[in-house]
Amino acid sequence: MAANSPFMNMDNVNHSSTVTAATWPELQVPNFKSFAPSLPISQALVVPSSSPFSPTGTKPKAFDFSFQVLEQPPPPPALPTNMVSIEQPAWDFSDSVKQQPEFNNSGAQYHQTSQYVNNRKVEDGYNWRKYGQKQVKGSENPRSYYKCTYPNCPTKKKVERSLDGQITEIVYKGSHNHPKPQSTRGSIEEDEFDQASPISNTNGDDINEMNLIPKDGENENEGIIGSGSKAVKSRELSCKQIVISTFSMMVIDGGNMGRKSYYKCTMIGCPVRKHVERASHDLQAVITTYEGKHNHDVPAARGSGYTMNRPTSTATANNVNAPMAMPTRPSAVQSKPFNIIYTNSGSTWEMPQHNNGGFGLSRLSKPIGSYMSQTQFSDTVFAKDEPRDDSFLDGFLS
DNA sequence: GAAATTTGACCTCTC
DNA sequence: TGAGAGGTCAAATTT
Ligand SMILES: [Zn+2]
Repeated sequence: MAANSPFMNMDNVNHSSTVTAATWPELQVPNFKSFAPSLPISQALVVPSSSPFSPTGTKPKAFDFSFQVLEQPPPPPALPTNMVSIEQPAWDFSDSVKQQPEFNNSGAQYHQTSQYVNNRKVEDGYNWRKYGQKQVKGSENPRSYYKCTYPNCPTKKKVERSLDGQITEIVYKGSHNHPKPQSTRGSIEEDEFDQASPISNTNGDDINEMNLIPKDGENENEGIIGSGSKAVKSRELSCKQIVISTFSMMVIDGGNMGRKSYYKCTMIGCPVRKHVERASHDLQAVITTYEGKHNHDVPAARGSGYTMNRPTSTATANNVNAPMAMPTRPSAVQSKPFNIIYTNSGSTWEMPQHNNGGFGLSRLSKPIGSYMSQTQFSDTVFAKDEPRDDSFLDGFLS
């Protein structure tokens, strides 16, 4: 079909965003019509930010990586723009990482908290048309596929909803090649979303209009990180480009923010790093950004990983087929995670929504570091990054 | 009647 | 090479 090509191309042209959503308890996600579920932001869902699990297939792998907080380097300087795209140096995520599920650390990942304002769902401002639905293995949640209805716009998104209709994950793929359509619904959606979404810069410009186009069209944009029973991604990213969305400015506004915790995988030679900060739009939410990709296998659980948090019997209802993929899926608990991962070609942006509940993470009372140590959904050990992380980051941002 | 959704079939990719 | 899974198509159905 003709319609096919344009969408196929988008992989190389646009960025794809993956949003691992959480479920919104009371906000029944309506059946999307023209407007697919955008990025609702529920407030309180605390979830392991990126819990890349790969329940799929014959080898379910839980690969969340735990981190260890050591110190807190000063946050990188705010940038004039929200995003910066740069060539990625040379993380080698080749074969050694193959077994690792789809956790694409490549590139920057952004976590965003979805939010509801006054119980109203926050839309992303675009119109979507559903073109398919599939039952994903390892998850009882059906996945719906949406395309942007704008002519020739290659943007798509996948939405997974739990049985009770709550969105558990949203994955954006591609970027819009047009401005947001005029809203006729009179909702607060777009505006709200703009504010909350890292996809928009301070000028209100759509992220899509920014320089997110990869320099080489070879990159597959997918990289996804599921927050729930499902895992993530499926194809290795050859990311040669990293797109960094700097929330620095927004973070600064946050009052007691401005503090980020930097972590790096303690596995020798592993380039993966991540930094955690509070979301600007939701001080209670935590934004975790991963950089790099683990080049090693998931170390043996330390006894506090998923297994421990894994809900038993009932909670498991969600993942009958994916035992390993049970990062204590929030759905099993009360609140569910809502991770938003924007993946550009060659880069993945993960935006997990952290809320209270679930992992017992206290958004308010616990510093980011605590969040990490408490969650421990990963088996990979991370140590707080050293000071030079700043330069590391600066490198990206400059 | 038009547009959107549903849903089974088909295609592609990975293991 | 074949099986399984994810993604997409497109006819049928619904709104
Ligand atoms: Zn679009």
